[in-house]
Amino acid sequence: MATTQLESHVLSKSCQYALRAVVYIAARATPGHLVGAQEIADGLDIPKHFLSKILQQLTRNHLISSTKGPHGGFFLSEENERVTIDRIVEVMDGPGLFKACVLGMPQCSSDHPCPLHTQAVEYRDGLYNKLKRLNIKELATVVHKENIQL
Amino acid sequence: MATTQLESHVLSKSCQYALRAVVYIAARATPGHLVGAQEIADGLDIPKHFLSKILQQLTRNHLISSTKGPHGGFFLSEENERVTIDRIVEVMDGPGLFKACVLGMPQCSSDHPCPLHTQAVEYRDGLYNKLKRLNIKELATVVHKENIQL
DNA sequence: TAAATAAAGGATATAAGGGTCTTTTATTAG
DNA sequence: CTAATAAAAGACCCTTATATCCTTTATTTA
Ligand code: FES
Ligand code: FES
Repeated sequence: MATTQLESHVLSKSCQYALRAVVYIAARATPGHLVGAQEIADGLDIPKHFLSKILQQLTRNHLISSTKGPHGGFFLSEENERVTIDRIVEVMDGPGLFKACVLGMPQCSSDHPCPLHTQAVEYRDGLYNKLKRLNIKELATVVHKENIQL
Repeated sequence: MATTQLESHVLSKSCQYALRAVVYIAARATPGHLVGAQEIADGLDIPKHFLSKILQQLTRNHLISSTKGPHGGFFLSEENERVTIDRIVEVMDGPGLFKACVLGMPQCSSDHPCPLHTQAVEYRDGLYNKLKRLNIKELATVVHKENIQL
Protein backbone atom coordinates (compact mmCIF):
# COMPACT_ATOMS: atom_id res chain seq x y z
CA MET A 1 0.00 0.00 0.00
CA ALA A 2 2.42 2.62 1.21
CA THR A 3 4.03 4.08 -1.85
CA THR A 4 7.80 4.17 -1.36
CA GLN A 5 8.98 7.62 -2.27
CA LEU A 6 12.04 7.97 -4.47
CA GLU A 7 14.84 10.25 -3.48
CA SER A 8 15.26 12.21 -6.67
CA HIS A 9 18.19 14.40 -7.42
CA VAL A 10 19.66 16.59 -10.06
CA LEU A 11 23.23 15.65 -9.28
CA SER A 12 24.34 12.17 -8.25
CA LYS A 13 25.74 11.71 -4.78
CA SER A 14 29.17 11.17 -6.30
CA CYS A 15 28.91 14.53 -7.99
CA GLN A 16 27.68 16.26 -4.86
CA TYR A 17 30.61 14.83 -2.91
CA ALA A 18 33.01 15.79 -5.68
CA LEU A 19 31.91 19.41 -5.70
CA ARG A 20 32.06 19.76 -1.95
CA ALA A 21 35.45 18.05 -1.83
CA VAL A 22 36.92 20.29 -4.48
CA VAL A 23 35.80 23.41 -2.65
CA TYR A 24 37.20 21.93 0.54
CA ILE A 25 40.55 21.31 -1.10
CA ALA A 26 40.57 24.81 -2.54
CA ALA A 27 39.93 26.20 0.93
CA ARG A 28 42.41 24.11 2.91
CA ALA A 29 45.29 23.12 0.67
CA THR A 30 48.49 25.18 0.90
CA PRO A 31 51.94 24.54 -0.59
CA GLY A 32 53.02 23.26 2.83
CA HIS A 33 49.94 21.21 3.58
CA LEU A 34 48.26 18.97 1.09
CA VAL A 35 44.79 17.73 1.97
CA GLY A 36 44.39 14.00 2.52
CA ALA A 37 41.32 11.94 1.68
CA GLN A 38 40.92 11.20 5.38
CA GLU A 39 40.84 14.87 6.26
CA ILE A 40 38.22 15.62 3.63
CA ALA A 41 36.14 12.63 4.65
CA ASP A 42 36.20 13.74 8.26
CA GLY A 43 35.60 17.38 7.47
CA LEU A 44 32.68 16.81 5.13
CA ASP A 45 31.29 13.62 6.67
CA ILE A 46 31.70 11.58 3.50
CA PRO A 47 32.55 7.83 3.52
CA LYS A 48 36.31 7.78 3.07
CA HIS A 49 36.73 4.95 0.59
CA PHE A 50 33.89 6.16 -1.53
CA LEU A 51 35.38 9.63 -1.53
CA SER A 52 38.73 8.18 -2.55
CA LYS A 53 37.17 6.73 -5.68
CA ILE A 54 35.73 10.11 -6.53
CA LEU A 55 39.00 11.92 -5.95
CA GLN A 56 40.81 9.36 -8.11
CA GLN A 57 38.34 10.05 -10.88
CA LEU A 58 38.86 13.79 -10.60
CA THR A 59 42.62 13.30 -10.57
CA ARG A 60 42.59 11.04 -13.62
CA ASN A 61 40.67 13.75 -15.45
CA HIS A 62 43.14 16.42 -14.33
CA LEU A 63 40.55 18.45 -12.47
CA ILE A 64 42.56 18.19 -9.24
CA SER A 65 46.13 17.09 -8.46
CA SER A 66 47.61 14.64 -6.00
CA THR A 67 50.85 13.19 -4.70
CA LYS A 68 51.38 9.94 -2.84
CA GLY A 69 53.42 9.14 0.22
CA PRO A 70 53.94 10.87 3.54
CA HIS A 71 52.54 14.39 3.57
CA GLY A 72 50.95 13.55 0.27
CA GLY A 73 47.39 14.41 -0.56
CA PHE A 74 45.30 16.49 -2.91
CA PHE A 75 45.75 20.06 -4.05
CA LEU A 76 44.87 22.37 -6.90
CA SER A 77 47.37 23.55 -9.47
CA GLU A 78 46.82 27.00 -10.95
CA GLU A 79 45.38 25.21 -13.93
CA ASN A 80 43.04 23.24 -11.65
CA GLU A 81 41.81 26.45 -10.06
CA ARG A 82 40.57 27.64 -13.42
CA VAL A 83 38.53 24.47 -14.02
CA THR A 84 34.87 25.40 -14.26
CA ILE A 85 32.17 23.75 -12.20
CA ASP A 86 30.37 22.31 -15.21
CA ARG A 87 33.50 20.28 -15.96
CA ILE A 88 33.27 18.57 -12.59
CA VAL A 89 29.61 17.78 -13.17
CA GLU A 90 30.44 16.53 -16.64
CA VAL A 91 33.15 14.19 -15.40
CA MET A 92 31.06 12.81 -12.57
CA ASP A 93 27.59 12.61 -14.11
CA GLY A 94 28.37 12.52 -17.77
CA PRO A 95 27.96 15.11 -20.48
CA GLY A 96 24.24 14.44 -20.88
CA LEU A 97 22.82 16.16 -17.83
CA PHE A 98 22.55 19.62 -19.32
CA LYS A 99 21.68 18.33 -22.76
CA ALA A 100 19.14 15.63 -22.06
CA CYS A 101 15.38 15.97 -22.28
CA VAL A 102 13.58 16.14 -18.91
CA LEU A 103 11.14 13.53 -20.13
CA GLY A 104 13.88 11.26 -21.39
CA MET A 105 13.09 11.67 -25.08
CA PRO A 106 15.97 10.80 -27.40
CA GLN A 107 16.28 14.31 -28.76
CA CYS A 108 16.01 17.68 -27.03
CA SER A 109 15.66 20.65 -29.34
CA SER A 110 13.17 23.35 -30.15
CA ASP A 111 12.60 21.53 -33.43
CA HIS A 112 11.43 18.38 -31.65
CA PRO A 113 10.28 19.59 -28.26
CA CYS A 114 8.69 17.36 -25.65
CA PRO A 115 5.65 18.60 -23.74
CA LEU A 116 7.79 20.23 -21.07
CA HIS A 117 10.65 21.44 -23.26
CA THR A 118 9.74 25.13 -23.05
CA GLN A 119 9.40 25.04 -19.29
CA ALA A 120 12.52 23.02 -18.63
CA VAL A 121 15.02 24.36 -21.10
CA GLU A 122 15.01 27.95 -19.94
CA TYR A 123 16.16 27.10 -16.45
CA ARG A 124 18.33 24.17 -17.38
CA ASP A 125 20.35 26.26 -19.80
CA GLY A 126 20.41 29.11 -17.32
CA LEU A 127 22.05 26.97 -14.68
CA TYR A 128 24.41 25.41 -17.19
CA ASN A 129 25.62 28.80 -18.35
CA LYS A 130 26.24 29.89 -14.79
CA LEU A 131 28.28 26.79 -14.02
CA LYS A 132 30.24 27.14 -17.25
CA ARG A 133 31.30 30.64 -16.23
CA LEU A 134 32.19 29.77 -12.64
CA ASN A 135 35.57 28.27 -11.87
CA ILE A 136 36.79 26.55 -8.74
CA LYS A 137 38.87 29.45 -7.49
CA GLU A 138 36.02 31.90 -7.87
CA LEU A 139 33.62 29.59 -6.13
CA ALA A 140 36.03 28.99 -3.27
CA THR A 141 36.52 32.72 -2.88
CA VAL A 142 32.81 33.35 -2.61
CA VAL A 143 32.43 30.49 -0.15
CA HIS A 144 35.18 31.98 2.00
CA LYS A 145 33.94 35.57 1.86
CA GLU A 146 30.33 34.68 2.55
CA ASN A 147 31.39 32.19 5.19
CA ILE A 148 29.36 29.47 3.52
CA GLN A 149 29.11 26.05 5.14
CA LEU A 150 30.27 22.99 3.19
CA MET B 1 40.32 2.54 -16.40
CA ALA B 2 37.37 3.68 -18.48
CA THR B 3 35.17 5.74 -16.21
CA THR B 4 31.62 4.49 -16.47
CA GLN B 5 29.41 7.50 -16.99
CA LEU B 6 26.25 7.84 -14.97
CA GLU B 7 22.99 8.60 -16.65
CA SER B 8 21.88 11.57 -14.61
CA HIS B 9 18.41 12.91 -14.57
CA VAL B 10 16.20 15.44 -12.91
CA LEU B 11 13.12 13.24 -12.98
CA SER B 12 13.15 9.50 -12.40
CA LYS B 13 12.20 7.24 -15.28
CA SER B 14 8.96 6.42 -13.48
CA CYS B 15 8.12 10.09 -13.36
CA GLN B 16 9.02 10.64 -17.00
CA TYR B 17 6.79 7.74 -18.00
CA ALA B 18 4.00 9.01 -15.74
CA LEU B 19 4.01 12.46 -17.31
CA ARG B 20 4.03 11.16 -20.85
CA ALA B 21 1.31 8.64 -20.04
CA VAL B 22 -0.94 11.26 -18.49
CA VAL B 23 -0.64 13.49 -21.53
CA TYR B 24 -1.31 10.49 -23.73
CA ILE B 25 -4.45 9.66 -21.78
CA ALA B 26 -5.59 13.26 -21.95
CA ALA B 27 -5.13 13.19 -25.71
CA ARG B 28 -6.73 9.83 -26.48
CA ALA B 29 -9.37 9.09 -23.87
CA THR B 30 -13.00 9.85 -24.76
CA PRO B 31 -16.22 8.91 -22.94
CA GLY B 32 -16.65 6.08 -25.43
CA HIS B 33 -13.04 4.89 -25.43
CA LEU B 34 -10.95 4.48 -22.33
CA VAL B 35 -7.22 4.05 -22.82
CA GLY B 36 -5.73 0.73 -21.77
CA ALA B 37 -2.28 0.21 -20.31
CA GLN B 38 -1.41 -1.85 -23.36
CA GLU B 39 -2.33 0.96 -25.72
CA ILE B 40 -0.24 3.47 -23.79
CA ALA B 41 2.70 1.07 -23.57
CA ASP B 42 2.57 0.49 -27.32
CA GLY B 43 2.02 4.15 -28.17
CA LEU B 44 4.81 5.49 -25.99
CA ASP B 45 7.17 2.51 -26.13
CA ILE B 46 7.14 1.96 -22.38
CA PRO B 47 7.41 -1.52 -20.75
CA LYS B 48 3.81 -2.46 -20.11
CA HIS B 49 4.06 -4.03 -16.67
CA PHE B 50 6.25 -1.25 -15.41
CA LEU B 51 3.81 1.29 -16.78
CA SER B 52 0.95 -0.51 -15.06
CA LYS B 53 2.60 -0.01 -11.70
CA ILE B 54 2.99 3.69 -12.42
CA LEU B 55 -0.63 4.06 -13.52
CA GLN B 56 -1.76 2.25 -10.38
CA GLN B 57 0.19 4.71 -8.30
CA LEU B 58 -1.36 7.65 -10.10
CA THR B 59 -4.81 6.14 -9.70
CA ARG B 60 -4.35 5.48 -5.99
CA ASN B 61 -3.43 9.12 -5.57
CA HIS B 62 -6.47 10.24 -7.58
CA LEU B 63 -4.44 11.94 -10.28
CA ILE B 64 -6.03 9.79 -12.96
CA SER B 65 -9.08 7.50 -13.02
CA SER B 66 -9.63 3.92 -14.11
CA THR B 67 -12.23 1.19 -14.51
CA LYS B 68 -11.67 -2.54 -14.78
CA GLY B 69 -13.15 -5.07 -17.09
CA PRO B 70 -13.90 -5.13 -20.82
CA HIS B 71 -13.56 -1.71 -22.41
CA GLY B 72 -12.07 -0.60 -19.14
CA GLY B 73 -8.97 1.51 -18.94
CA PHE B 74 -7.72 4.89 -17.85
CA PHE B 75 -9.28 8.31 -18.26
CA LEU B 76 -9.31 11.76 -16.72
CA SER B 77 -12.20 13.12 -14.74
CA GLU B 78 -12.77 16.85 -14.87
CA GLU B 79 -11.09 16.97 -11.51
CA ASN B 80 -8.14 15.01 -12.88
CA GLU B 81 -7.78 17.47 -15.74
CA ARG B 82 -7.16 20.25 -13.26
CA VAL B 83 -4.35 18.35 -11.53
CA THR B 84 -1.14 20.30 -11.90
CA ILE B 85 2.08 18.81 -13.24
CA ASP B 86 3.98 19.34 -10.02
CA ARG B 87 1.53 17.01 -8.28
CA ILE B 88 2.48 14.19 -10.63
CA VAL B 89 6.15 14.82 -9.98
CA GLU B 90 5.47 14.96 -6.26
CA VAL B 91 3.66 11.63 -6.23
CA MET B 92 6.25 9.87 -8.37
CA ASP B 93 9.50 11.35 -7.10
CA GLY B 94 8.53 12.56 -3.68
CA PRO B 95 8.00 16.04 -2.30
CA GLY B 96 11.70 16.68 -1.84
CA LEU B 97 12.80 17.26 -5.43
CA PHE B 98 12.00 20.95 -5.56
CA LYS B 99 12.97 21.56 -1.98
CA ALA B 100 16.25 19.71 -1.65
CA CYS B 101 19.71 21.21 -1.87
CA VAL B 102 21.61 20.44 -5.10
CA LEU B 103 24.62 19.44 -3.07
CA GLY B 104 22.60 17.22 -0.76
CA MET B 105 23.02 19.38 2.33
CA PRO B 106 20.39 18.78 4.99
CA GLN B 107 18.96 22.29 4.77
CA CYS B 108 18.35 24.51 1.77
CA SER B 109 17.65 28.14 2.52
CA SER B 110 19.20 31.53 1.90
CA ASP B 111 20.08 31.56 5.58
CA HIS B 112 22.22 28.44 5.25
CA PRO B 113 23.17 28.34 1.59
CA CYS B 114 25.52 25.78 0.10
CA PRO B 115 28.17 26.93 -2.36
CA LEU B 116 25.82 26.55 -5.31
CA HIS B 117 22.59 27.69 -3.66
CA THR B 118 22.37 30.99 -5.50
CA GLN B 119 22.99 29.41 -8.87
CA ALA B 120 20.70 26.44 -8.36
CA VAL B 121 17.74 27.90 -6.58
CA GLU B 122 16.69 30.17 -9.38
CA TYR B 123 16.60 27.25 -11.76
CA ARG B 124 14.83 24.93 -9.38
CA ASP B 125 12.21 27.37 -8.17
CA GLY B 126 11.59 28.71 -11.64
CA LEU B 127 10.73 25.31 -13.01
CA TYR B 128 8.73 24.43 -9.93
CA ASN B 129 6.59 27.54 -10.23
CA LYS B 130 5.86 26.84 -13.85
CA LEU B 131 4.83 23.27 -13.13
CA LYS B 132 2.66 24.39 -10.23
CA ARG B 133 0.73 26.68 -12.56
CA LEU B 134 0.32 24.18 -15.37
CA ASN B 135 -2.44 21.60 -15.23
CA ILE B 136 -2.91 18.45 -17.27
CA LYS B 137 -5.64 19.82 -19.51
CA GLU B 138 -3.65 22.92 -20.36
CA LEU B 139 -0.55 20.88 -21.11
CA ALA B 140 -2.51 18.48 -23.31
CA THR B 141 -4.04 21.40 -25.20
CA VAL B 142 -0.63 22.90 -25.94
CA VAL B 143 0.72 19.51 -26.98
CA HIS B 144 -2.17 19.08 -29.38
CA LYS B 145 -2.07 22.59 -30.84
CA GLU B 146 1.69 22.58 -31.33
CA ASN B 147 1.58 19.03 -32.59
CA ILE B 148 4.19 17.98 -30.06
CA GLN B 149 5.52 14.45 -30.11
CA LEU B 150 5.17 12.32 -26.98
C1' DT C 1 -24.29 -17.61 -14.79
C1' DA C 2 -20.02 -18.19 -17.54
C1' DA C 3 -16.37 -16.39 -20.18
C1' DA C 4 -13.65 -12.70 -21.37
C1' DT C 5 -11.36 -8.56 -20.30
C1' DA C 6 -8.47 -5.29 -17.98
C1' DA C 7 -6.82 -3.13 -13.80
C1' DA C 8 -4.81 -4.19 -9.06
C1' DG C 9 -1.60 -6.38 -6.50
C1' DG C 10 2.23 -9.29 -5.09
C1' DA C 11 6.50 -11.69 -5.83
C1' DT C 12 10.60 -11.79 -8.13
C1' DA C 13 14.56 -10.62 -11.26
C1' DT C 14 18.08 -7.33 -13.20
C1' DA C 15 21.02 -3.29 -13.37
C1' DA C 16 23.13 0.62 -11.50
C1' DG C 17 24.43 3.62 -7.84
C1' DG C 18 26.38 3.82 -3.46
C1' DG C 19 29.61 2.05 -0.14
C1' DT C 20 33.36 -1.06 2.04
C1' DC C 21 37.56 -3.63 2.21
C1' DT C 22 42.11 -5.25 0.76
C1' DT C 23 46.18 -5.00 -2.04
C1' DT C 24 49.43 -2.41 -4.78
C1' DT C 25 52.22 1.55 -6.02
C1' DA C 26 54.63 5.73 -5.23
C1' DT C 27 56.89 8.88 -2.12
C1' DT C 28 59.27 10.46 1.88
C1' DA C 29 61.77 10.38 6.29
C1' DG C 30 65.07 8.05 8.95
C1' DC D 1 67.80 0.55 2.24
C1' DT D 2 63.83 0.30 5.27
C1' DA D 3 59.69 1.65 7.40
C1' DA D 4 55.94 4.53 7.24
C1' DT D 5 52.60 6.97 4.72
C1' DA D 6 48.98 8.00 1.49
C1' DA D 7 46.98 7.67 -3.09
C1' DA D 8 45.66 4.19 -6.80
C1' DA D 9 43.45 0.21 -7.95
C1' DG D 10 40.63 -3.75 -7.83
C1' DA D 11 37.29 -6.95 -5.74
C1' DC D 12 33.31 -7.16 -3.46
C1' DC D 13 28.68 -6.20 -1.13
C1' DC D 14 24.28 -3.57 -0.17
C1' DT D 15 20.47 -0.82 -1.54
C1' DT D 16 17.42 1.10 -4.84
C1' DA D 17 15.42 1.91 -9.39
C1' DT D 18 13.94 -0.47 -13.16
C1' DA D 19 11.60 -4.25 -15.19
C1' DT D 20 9.05 -8.77 -15.58
C1' DC D 21 5.84 -12.30 -14.30
C1' DC D 22 1.94 -14.37 -12.08
C1' DT D 23 -2.32 -14.20 -9.43
C1' DT D 24 -6.45 -11.80 -7.89
C1' DT D 25 -10.31 -8.68 -8.27
C1' DA D 26 -13.73 -6.08 -10.64
C1' DT D 27 -16.56 -5.38 -14.69
C1' DT D 28 -18.89 -6.37 -18.93
C1' DT D 29 -21.05 -9.09 -22.43
C1' DA D 30 -23.09 -13.26 -24.15
S1 FES E 1 12.75 17.92 -25.60
FE1 FES E 1 12.25 17.51 -23.53
S2 FES E 1 13.33 19.05 -22.53
FE2 FES E 1 13.82 19.48 -24.58
S1 FES F 1 21.44 25.04 0.11
FE1 FES F 1 22.15 23.96 -1.60
S2 FES F 1 20.74 24.54 -3.12
FE2 FES F 1 20.04 25.64 -1.40
